[in-house]
Amino acid sequence: MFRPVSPQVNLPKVEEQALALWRKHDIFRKTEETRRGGPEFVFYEGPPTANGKPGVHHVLARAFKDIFLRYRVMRGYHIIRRGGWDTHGLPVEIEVEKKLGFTSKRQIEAFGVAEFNKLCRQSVFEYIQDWENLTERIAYWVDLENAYVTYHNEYIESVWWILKRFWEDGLIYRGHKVVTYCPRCGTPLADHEVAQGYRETEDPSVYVRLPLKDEPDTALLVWTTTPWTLPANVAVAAHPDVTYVKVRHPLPEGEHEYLIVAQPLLEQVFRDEADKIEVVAEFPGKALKGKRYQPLFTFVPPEKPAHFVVLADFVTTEDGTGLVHMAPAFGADDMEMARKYDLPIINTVKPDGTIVEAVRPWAGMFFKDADPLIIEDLQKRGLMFRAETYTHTYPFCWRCGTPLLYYARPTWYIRTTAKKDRLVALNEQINWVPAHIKHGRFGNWLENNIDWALGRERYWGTPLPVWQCQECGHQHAVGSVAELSEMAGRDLGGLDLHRPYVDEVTLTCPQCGGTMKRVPELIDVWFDSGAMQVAQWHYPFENQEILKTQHPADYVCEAVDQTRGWFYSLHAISTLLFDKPAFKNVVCLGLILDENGYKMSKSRGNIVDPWDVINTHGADALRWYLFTAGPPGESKRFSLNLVGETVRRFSLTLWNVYAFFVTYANLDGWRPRPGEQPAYSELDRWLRSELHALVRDVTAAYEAYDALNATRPVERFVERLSNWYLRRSRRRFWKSEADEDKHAAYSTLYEALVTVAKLIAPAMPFMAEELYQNLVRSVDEGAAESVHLADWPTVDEAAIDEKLNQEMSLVLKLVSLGHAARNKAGIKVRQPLREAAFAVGRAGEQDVVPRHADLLTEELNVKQVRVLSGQGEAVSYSLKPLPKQLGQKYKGLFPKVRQAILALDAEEAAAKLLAGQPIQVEVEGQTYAILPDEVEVRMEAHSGLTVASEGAYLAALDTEITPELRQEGLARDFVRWVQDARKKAGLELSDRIRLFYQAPEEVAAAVEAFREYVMAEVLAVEMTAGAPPEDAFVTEASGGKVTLGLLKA
RNA sequence: GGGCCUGUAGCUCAGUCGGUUAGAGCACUGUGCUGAUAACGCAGGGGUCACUGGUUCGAGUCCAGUCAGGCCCA
Repeated sequence: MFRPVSPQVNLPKVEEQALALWRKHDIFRKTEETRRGGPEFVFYEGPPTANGKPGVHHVLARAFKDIFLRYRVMRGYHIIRRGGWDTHGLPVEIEVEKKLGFTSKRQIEAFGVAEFNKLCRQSVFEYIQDWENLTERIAYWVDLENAYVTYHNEYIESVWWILKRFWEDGLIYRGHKVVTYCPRCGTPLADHEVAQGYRETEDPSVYVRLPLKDEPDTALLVWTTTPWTLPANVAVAAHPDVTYVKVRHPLPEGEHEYLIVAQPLLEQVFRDEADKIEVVAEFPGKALKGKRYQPLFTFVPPEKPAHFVVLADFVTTEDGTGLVHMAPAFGADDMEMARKYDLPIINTVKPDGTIVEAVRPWAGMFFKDADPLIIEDLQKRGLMFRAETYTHTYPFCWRCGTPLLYYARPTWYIRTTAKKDRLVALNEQINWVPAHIKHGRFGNWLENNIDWALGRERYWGTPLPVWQCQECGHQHAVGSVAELSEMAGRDLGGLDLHRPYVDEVTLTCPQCGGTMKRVPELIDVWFDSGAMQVAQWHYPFENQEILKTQHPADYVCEAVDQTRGWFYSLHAISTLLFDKPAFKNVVCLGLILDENGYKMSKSRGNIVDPWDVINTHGADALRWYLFTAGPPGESKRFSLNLVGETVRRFSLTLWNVYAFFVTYANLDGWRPRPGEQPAYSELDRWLRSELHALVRDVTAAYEAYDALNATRPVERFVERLSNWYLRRSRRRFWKSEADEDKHAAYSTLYEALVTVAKLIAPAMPFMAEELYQNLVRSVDEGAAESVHLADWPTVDEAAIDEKLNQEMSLVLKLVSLGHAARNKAGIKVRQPLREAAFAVGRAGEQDVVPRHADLLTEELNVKQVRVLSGQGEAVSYSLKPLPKQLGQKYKGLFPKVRQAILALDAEEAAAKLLAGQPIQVEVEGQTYAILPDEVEVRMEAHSGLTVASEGAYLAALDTEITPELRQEGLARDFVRWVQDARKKAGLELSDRIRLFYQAPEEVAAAVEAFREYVMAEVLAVEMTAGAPPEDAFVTEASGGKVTLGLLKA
């Protein structure tokens, strides 16, 4: 016996049962153990930061990781699925700062770095329970017990080892660069961090006069969106080759002034005043070089010559005035100019974002808050030409939302540019899904590689292991705890490698014997996560053997926003360290959008709780939806309803086929008979052909990391299994004798269900387990304990019959036309008809009708089917030249060939073509033979016939209902009423009955005429015309005209 | 401003090497069927294949440009 299955199902409950089974039998651990010795498949888990609850987008990534790993296990691969946690960095610090109510680094230092970091360490695991619960519930199998943790000393030590290698290769340097800097967090941000924070924002847009020293009443007009940088101005840049003009601009009260701007921007600058101005001079930008102007502010006196015009190619005439204000402390281009022209660097903003003391009126203000006051000041002094606002995108801190500052600071870099060629070359070895990322987003990023800004001036992170001598300035990178101990002259094995403890370790300078102290910086957290490929194994201090088999990864998968995050940090570190790619295959997932098409993110607060979906529809449906919703790389909108559709369309369809099978197999006491070749019917052969073609295609999709084509075709198959195979096979299961045909039907359906269970196991692990346990384990003690420990199904190539598959699609089309014709005629399917005749447009397809006559007659409830013969039938013919075949053959001649074919006598040509013979056409004096498969023959019914047609296909019904047919129809109606009554009476499927009926004369006559048929259909051992006995279940049918009485026999 | 992606029915998506009548599911309406089904069959309404131009005998498909959206970078 199979465990009985109800068609009514609570899928989340079924899933809980599977979870319990996995837990009880430790199935996950066994997926690793039982495959030991198999080929190795290497997977890297991109460590999430567990500083918030996981959302649907996390489920997406975890589902896509899991699906290919489960598939590989079933293929016999051994996989170490080690989890990992990203635990360092600003995200963690900011959570703690929020709790403590801190807003600046000074508060952290006053609070104490040791205590602060202790809180950071604790907060990292605050949400870990949520992650673990969700991970288990969505069936993402990953080893969280032995997960790597980026804050562990061993992990940090490995990171140090990498950094020392880079140091020794001369890849780490301290440079002065204008960085994107968060004044609130007090640290520069890496480019990939900056990238996450671009927002549309409104800024001032000001046009300012800079009066020339040597030309009275004349001023340079500059444009800026950052008035706060004006006190740091040291020069103005003009493009050497752009044409500039000096214009006379009228002022109120009859006065006027002269302004200099770029000629192409003239109208844009003066707008409605354009007709009032007068160009008095025109000259190239070069001519402006060296012209001195009066500084706007004099708070900070420059220590070098300043306030004159310089020339630069980066000046554009897209917007502004063509004259660019230069503040080297606050812009990369500006800093470049400062170097070139030896300009002074005036820094008017402190690292905490406040204005320096020297700028007295606004000292201590947050830099951006000074904008309106500076504008006001310039207006009062008549230096403001125009002040308005301007909407553009500007970077904000991705964590705290503070506007970022372009700010000149010393910091540490990794010279990735030195290995740019290798970064690009090794990318060629990586298989990207979707493919365009390889040379698109990722490839372009590598081509335009800039050095990796490594340093972070923060507290909770991996310390940069560089010590500097206080005496001679010598720098040394430490690559292990042992080295640290040795240089410190004491055993530091128990030292917490975090700040502040590591900062307290002083070393002896190998050059001068002086005292060395660690530099204050931490490293970028992206370096932490990118280092997991070696640091998760505490390599090279341990596990040197393991690393040989665990690098590079066969597969990684994250959302597309990781292209410049984790994917890059993995790739860059592996390239610099091993000159090898870090991963061979990578799936980049699109973003999950909310119902309104917005990105789901914590900062937006529009995260859909995955638990809602799981509790309503189950994790399988959620997973299946994510796999089938569209190409993985594209963003998808997400809602509860879309997942619900998956349940109705696929899960329940499959479930009901399963429930049907179990119900009837139990009634018949059926068991699979392994090794025996059943007497398959044509329909069985077709289903097996489709099934094995499915196995073939799905397998290929899994091999190609194509989740979409690993899942969607299964839906299509199950749909056909349910709505064609089962529908047409039902009677085979119902019939009472247990013959070979019945066995073949069971065998076929069983094979289909078991195979589907395995095919969906990677994607829908719970449903697959339920089917497998009940269908396989219950009858085969020796079978693998779980579907996830079972072997992947093999393709029986011999079972695949592509011709049969095509024929069956044609049968389905003809059936559909037959139903349509019935619909037109208004004759219900239960009423048998004498004949259906079909037209098929191509010679080769004609024999489909006789070959599948059984299916067609049963489905359409007709006594016979045939092909329309043509001559003498009530149809006319037309020819449709097929452009695909003829166009490719005749190219430019096609239109004329087409005309020639259409000009032929259709009757005559059709007869030849349907007989498989070519026809001749003449075009431009040449004769061409047109082959039968180059023309479609269409038949149209003359009026009066009940037909339905589509393209070359047509179904015609003989709608005459003879008395015999009518009687048979009534008998079938009667059967239907009795079945309904059985159901109402609450009888079991297999219960035999004694049947009593009272019906009008015509019905009674039909029932008696088909007495044997009726009794067999309704499982009646006795059928009596007359009043039912007292104790019978009595009901009425046919609007009260028929009374039925049932007694369980 | 640059790079990448997307634009097909009310919604979610297919659409092969370019082939002349562009499909499916959901939703809606009608109708039929049902002792597996939360179903299913059939029919109907619903399309400027974002737009413009080009290549071609033929363009949803290829090319160029434009527009809109998304992501990434300036």
